[in-house]
Order: sequence, then structure tokens, then C-alpha cells
Amino acid sequence: MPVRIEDVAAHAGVSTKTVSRVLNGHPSVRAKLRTRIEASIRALNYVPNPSARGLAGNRSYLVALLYDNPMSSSSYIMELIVGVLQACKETPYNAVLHPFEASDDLVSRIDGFVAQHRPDALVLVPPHANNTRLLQRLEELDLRYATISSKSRQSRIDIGFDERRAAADIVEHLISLGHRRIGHVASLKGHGAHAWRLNGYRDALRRAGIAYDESLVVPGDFTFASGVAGAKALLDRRDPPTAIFAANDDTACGVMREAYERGLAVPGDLSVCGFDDTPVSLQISPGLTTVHQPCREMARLAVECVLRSIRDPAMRQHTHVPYQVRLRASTAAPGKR
Amino acid sequence: MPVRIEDVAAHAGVSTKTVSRVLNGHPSVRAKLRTRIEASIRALNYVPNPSARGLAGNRSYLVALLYDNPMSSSSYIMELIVGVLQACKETPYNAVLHPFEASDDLVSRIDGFVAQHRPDALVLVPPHANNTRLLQRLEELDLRYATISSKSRQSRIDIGFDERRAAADIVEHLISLGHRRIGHVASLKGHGAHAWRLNGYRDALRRAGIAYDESLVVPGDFTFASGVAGAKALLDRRDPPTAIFAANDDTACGVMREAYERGLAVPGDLSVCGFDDTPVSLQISPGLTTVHQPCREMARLAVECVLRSIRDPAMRQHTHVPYQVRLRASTAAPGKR
DNA sequence: ATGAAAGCGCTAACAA
DNA sequence: TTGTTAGCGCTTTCAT
Repeated sequence: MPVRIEDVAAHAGVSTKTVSRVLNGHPSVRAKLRTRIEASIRALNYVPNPSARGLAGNRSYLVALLYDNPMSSSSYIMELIVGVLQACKETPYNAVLHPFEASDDLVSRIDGFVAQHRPDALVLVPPHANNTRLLQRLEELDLRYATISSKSRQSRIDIGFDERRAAADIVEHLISLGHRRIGHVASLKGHGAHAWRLNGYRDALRRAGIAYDESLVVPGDFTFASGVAGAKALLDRRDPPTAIFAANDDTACGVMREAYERGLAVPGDLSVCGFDDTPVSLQISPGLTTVHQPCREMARLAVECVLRSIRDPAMRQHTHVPYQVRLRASTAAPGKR
Repeated sequence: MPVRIEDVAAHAGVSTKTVSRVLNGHPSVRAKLRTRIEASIRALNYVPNPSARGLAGNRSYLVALLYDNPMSSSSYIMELIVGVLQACKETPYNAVLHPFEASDDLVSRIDGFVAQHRPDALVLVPPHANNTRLLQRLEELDLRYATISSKSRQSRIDIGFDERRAAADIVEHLISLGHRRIGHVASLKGHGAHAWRLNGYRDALRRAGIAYDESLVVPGDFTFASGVAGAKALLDRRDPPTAIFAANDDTACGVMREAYERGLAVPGDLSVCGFDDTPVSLQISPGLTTVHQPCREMARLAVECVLRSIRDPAMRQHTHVPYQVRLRASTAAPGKR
């Protein structure tokens, strides 16, 4: 159990500091010596003590994932977690999760959290990723952070995907099936998603020469309930849409529920598509056409970048990762039964 | 930033050791002194440095959640995570997540993980919670652990719920609606759930005086695909069941998919119920009748108990937490349309 | 019930 | 490029 750095140093015939340098990837160790020390490390099965490293180096080896609402978006968070864990694997870093509800005293609560756990790096997702006061405060604390899908340009490191183009793609798919009257249950205001997905919807209409009808866009907040309500509003019209593009899968499920309650067949009477490709899009019947949001990749990249930025604080990186439209059975030509 | 224990000691006019005792809840500090020191701690906004505590006390302040498969059961894991985080809140402990795929060298991989991260406590969920070799190894390493829903009696601390009775309850619900021929798509073998849920199903039949027909039980593995396959097998019979009890919600969704493909109405032509009360049970249409598995409570209790067991290593605790049957629209009287 | 001194295992300055 | 010497901030002996 207690193999310490000095045991390795003795075994390799060097000083502890040199072993430390190898451990920390310091460049000024000759290749030959480095190899010998690495051999000793393996031979003794040495693993450095994180507390000791942390204390001496004033680091915690913790990267924190800060998110908002575990309830309504648990599969989104879960996918991010998988990505974060992938990135931490093979590093001395551990991931810790910190749900914080948005509130006025958010900044001071984050202060408390930082004081207590002293994470070396943070990853923020919306809506915190859009909270400029919070980002400001993290800068003041000189903490490295990365955001995911932030709409703020303030963040030095942000990983997202082209949500606008993705939304346009999926609406274009509906148009290509023959739909002309397409409803949209919008995203939660404040999220970048709100504008991105709405603009993508409008882009697709414009390119197809379909006039934008504001009344076909109803408010939503990413919840199932807002899908039900949005579908009610849209389907109660005298000229109901033949297809509905919901801002996310949960909302799309709400739309499908309302169609079900009205005895409307999906996709026969109404095509529905979502966004995110959460597990429910495969579990529901018919399978839901949606956009695969590359959560894992985004989270993995975010962690990789933010860990790199610990060494290089000036680093900036704004990256889009690829997405995919997943065509399933919930969309078809209008009027087809 | 750098408020240290000696600052607190100076402020309160005591030695650092006494402050340390207060921090660690040591009983041998007089109430008056304790109060004074606590006031100093608050006044200075002191938060102990986890790395320093960890190094000096040979602890990591980490509790690890060990699980198996993030894919097929992400909402189950997510709920556990919420419970684990709740329990860690207001403690100096941080939760870390460690997915490990089951394999022959699982034990040695856990050894590596323990060597690297030195968690003070572990929480195991099935199937790891049933891995006696693994539990054995943790005992050897003198590591505190708690299991969730373990079928092994080896675990000193286990939190579960009465799955057998819950299964019986939900099947009794089907019987009370008038169903007599009820199919069951079984759980993954190896999980405690397999026997518990199957036995509960049999209990309910027996109590209702319905003969157990082995051929109405088809194998499953908690996946959507096994629900589809199981439903195919059951619905292809000359005397198909009027209701199907699926081992979990994902499987139930597969059953509903197969019903959908055959043009069978749920619940008109077929009642379906699941188990777990994952988010999909609300998102799907009709809403899925299921058993609410109290994941959060189980995880919270497991962490609370295992942290307590650090101080009291002999501690044993085997607890069942309450569950609830959630009646939704996927079950109705047979033949009703 | 409280205090003094000695580390825990590592890294950061500084030296060589 | 490598080694020496001090700590990092806390808890633990062992005193008292």
C-alpha cells in the first residue's frame, strides 16, 4: 500500500524531485532517465497520493460539472457526464457534479462551493453557461472554465454544435416530405437554443420560399407539458399545421401525447420531430425523428480543453462538433395514412 | 482566500488542535468552547482545505458510485446520482462516478481504481452489488461499502425495496382489472430483480387462484429489444395474454412498440405495465403504469449509512424503503376499447 | 479537556 | 538537467 515517491526515487537511483518531474510531465528530464523512472514506477506499482499532490501543488484534481436542472433534462446531463468521465479517465482528475438552481444568489453560492471544494476547472452548461455575471466572477477568481452551448462570447472556451443549421436541416426534411404548414414549439427563452432553433426553422422556410407565419410558433420551455399545450394551440387552429417541430424531444413527446388524445395518427395525420436524440426518441412509438445532439463529444472536448487551459491560461477555443439528423417513423408525407 | 486553521485558533484563542476537534466533531470539547470556535469559523469564513485534511488524516473525502452500464439504464443511474449528491451535500465528501463494465478482471481494475483515487467509501449497484468476489475484495482492502438492491447477504449495508411485493402489487392491479392471462417479460438473470419480480408475479397469480403458466414468462434483459422480442413471442400465441408485465420500463416500451406495429391498441387490446418509473413512463402515450423505484432515497440512505460506517466499521444495516405503484393509462380492463 | 510538536506525501523554490 | 530544503494545512501522537 504505502509506496511513496521516495521509494520510486530510491529504486531508480534519482531524487524525488526528478520523479516528481516525470509524474508531472516536466520537459526537462532526459529521455533515458525518464524511461528508467517510468520503469520503476511500474515495477513498484506506484500511484501518487492525490491529497499530497493537491496540498503541495495547491490543486484539487477536481473538475466540476455545473448544471441546473436535473429533473427535466436528466438524459442530457447523463450524456454530458459520460463525456466528462471519458475525458477524465487516464488523468489524475476526478469529475464532481454540482447542480445549482438558478437564483439571484447563484454567484455567492458558487463562491461557497469553490471555497469548499476548490475545483481546478469547471464546465458549465446552459443556463449557467449564459450567465455573464457568473462567468465574470469565475474570471475574477482566476478559475479555468469551459462552457457548453453558451450564447455568450465571453467564455474563452466554448464547445457547441451548429444548432441553427441542425434545426434548418430537420425542418428541411419536413419540407422535402411535402409539408408547407409547419408549427414550432419554441425553446426556453434565455437559452441559446431559443434563437438558434427558431432561426434554423426560419432559414429552412425561407429557402423553400414559404412565408414565415409567426402564429405557427408557440412558446415552450423544454417540458412535456409545454409540448401538450403547444400542440393544443396549434391543432385548435382552423388551418392546423401538418407537422410540428418541437424544440426538444420531451416537448415532442408532449405533442405526440396531445395527438394521441385527439385520435390523430402520427405521422399519418401529423408529423412530429424533436431535437436532442434522448433515449425516449427510440422508446416511443413511432420512433421520433430528431437531431442527435453530440453531448458526449462536447463534454469530452470541453474537459480536455479546460484541463489544457490550466497550463495555458490564455488559451481560447470555440468549437462546433458534428451533429446528425436521425430520421425515424414520426415524420412522413402529409395526409398519408 | 488563505484562512487557515491557525487563523481560526488565534481568533478563538485556542490551539489548532482544538479547532480540529471541533471540525471533526470530536466529543471532548466543552460546549462553551465549541460554540466560541464555531463563531470564529463563521466570522473568518473558514473552510478547511480538503487536500490537507486528506493528507493528514489519510482520507480522500471521496465516495465513489460504482455502476455498470451507463447506456441501457441512464435514468436509473441519474436518479441514484441525485440521491448520492443529496447525501453528500453539507458534508465534506464529494461523490465520484465510476462506471465499470463487468469482466473477469473486474476485481483487479477496481484495485487499480482504489489505488489511484482512494475513496473512503463505495456504493455499488447491481450487477456489481451481487459480485461476491468483488465484495470479498473490498472487505480485504478494509474499504467501507454499501450495496443497493444486492441479492447477496454478504454486504453489511444494503438498501433496497421490496421488489417482490411491488411486482405482486402491480400484477394484482392487472388481475383486479379482470385480466387472467398475464404475460411477463423477465428481468436480466443475475440481477436480484429477476427472481424478485418473477416471484412477485407468481405470488399475485397464486393469491388470485390463477394457475402459473410457465410459457407466459419469456426471457428479457431490461432492454427495449427484449420487450419487442418478448411481446412478439407472447402475442404470436394462439391464446395471447391480455396484459403484459414487463420487467422494467424500457422493456415495456418495447412491448408497446410491438403492439403498435401490430395495430393493437394499448390498453384497449393489450394492457402493459413496467417497473422503475423512469421518465419515459410519463413521456410515452398512453402513460405507463409502473412501480416507482425509490432510487434517490435508496442512494441517499446508502451514502448516509456508509459514511456513518466509516466511524463504526462493525455497523450493519439492511433496509427496505417504500415504493409506490403508479397507475397510468396503459392498463385497463381487458377487451375494453 | 486542551496543547505542542511531529509528520502525512508531495511539489516549489532555489541551488548546484 | 538534476538535487536539496522547506513547506503546503491539516491531524495525530503524546503530553499535560
